[in-house]
Amino acid sequence: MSSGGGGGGDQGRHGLYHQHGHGQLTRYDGAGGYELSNDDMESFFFSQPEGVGGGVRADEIAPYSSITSYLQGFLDPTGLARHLDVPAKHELSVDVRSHDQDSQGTGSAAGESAALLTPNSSVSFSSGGGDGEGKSRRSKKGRAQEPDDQEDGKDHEDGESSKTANNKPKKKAEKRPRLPRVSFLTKSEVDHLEDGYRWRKYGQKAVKNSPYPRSYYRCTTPKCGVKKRVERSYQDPSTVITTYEGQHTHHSPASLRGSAAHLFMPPGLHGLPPPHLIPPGVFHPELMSMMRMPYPSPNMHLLSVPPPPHHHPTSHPMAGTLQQYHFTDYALLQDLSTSTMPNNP
DNA sequence: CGCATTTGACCTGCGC
DNA sequence: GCGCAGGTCAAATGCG
Repeated sequence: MSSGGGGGGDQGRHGLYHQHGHGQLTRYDGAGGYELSNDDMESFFFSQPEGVGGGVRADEIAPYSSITSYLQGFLDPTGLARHLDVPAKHELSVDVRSHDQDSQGTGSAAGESAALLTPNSSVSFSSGGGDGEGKSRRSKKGRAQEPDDQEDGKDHEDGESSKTANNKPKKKAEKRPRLPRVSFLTKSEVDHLEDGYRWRKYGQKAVKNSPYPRSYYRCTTPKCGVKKRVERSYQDPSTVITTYEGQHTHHSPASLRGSAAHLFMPPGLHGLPPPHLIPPGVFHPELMSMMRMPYPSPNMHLLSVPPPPHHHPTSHPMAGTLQQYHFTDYALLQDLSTSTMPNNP
């Protein structure tokens, strides 16, 4: 219960949120302005449709000729950073509003901008170490000497430096670079959305100031250190915030079998459906597959394609029109259908 | 029996 | 230095 009483206030804050390097969340209010917050991840928040249909054609999209190009960059951290024009971590000249990135930002400042995020959802990702990545803290008293069990490519790294079997002298484990993160806001009844991958829950924590707990999942595929956090927005209980960290090193088990995708595709359709069959703002399996994001569930609604990262947000050519990106744009979909999956063997 | 989830303890970073 | 909160571990438990 205790429905976080999101109060109408925030619900009205539709629009796209674009979060990126260096703990800054920029809320694209469609007017060319961004609000900053902190966090180190790329986020795309899909909000409610307001007047679906806008209808911006692909060729009108400035820096990105297609959604595919955008996604490619999105999937590739390097490319992403390039698009952001920020080495995955550094200032970006955005139009900061009143309360610009207050000081170090870590901390509670986030809430404000990230309207839908849980109070501290972003705090945790703060300062580098964030990637958690096993962080080789194995030296817990009881679990101490783990025979270096799984070396799924994540726990090692600074291993020698900080682990030190049972204790301390961990020499200043230098902060390792974070893995790319992407968070999505989705309207869903269920917390854990099926996304075609297999996850194992390894923890759950209560989030301060939020009645909803945050769950931690890890991809069960060996050597794939992708993790994701799932939490429900305290402001809008109907919104689930899923944050992915890292990139899968394998294909989605579901996509290989085509099981998940077909659930959202009209029978008989194997490719992309013609535009008139795609309702505005509907998730497209292939798109989600490309993004390696959760497949949509019937009660989810994707409203717009996230705004392509731009070098100068303040003068974003698409200012005020971002909400018009929809999957109904056949040009985009078609482009997607001909593109190839990254890492496709 | 094997795997996934639950859950309390522990570790770490950060703010005060 | 202390306390808080986020994140992770791993034993216990549940389920197919």
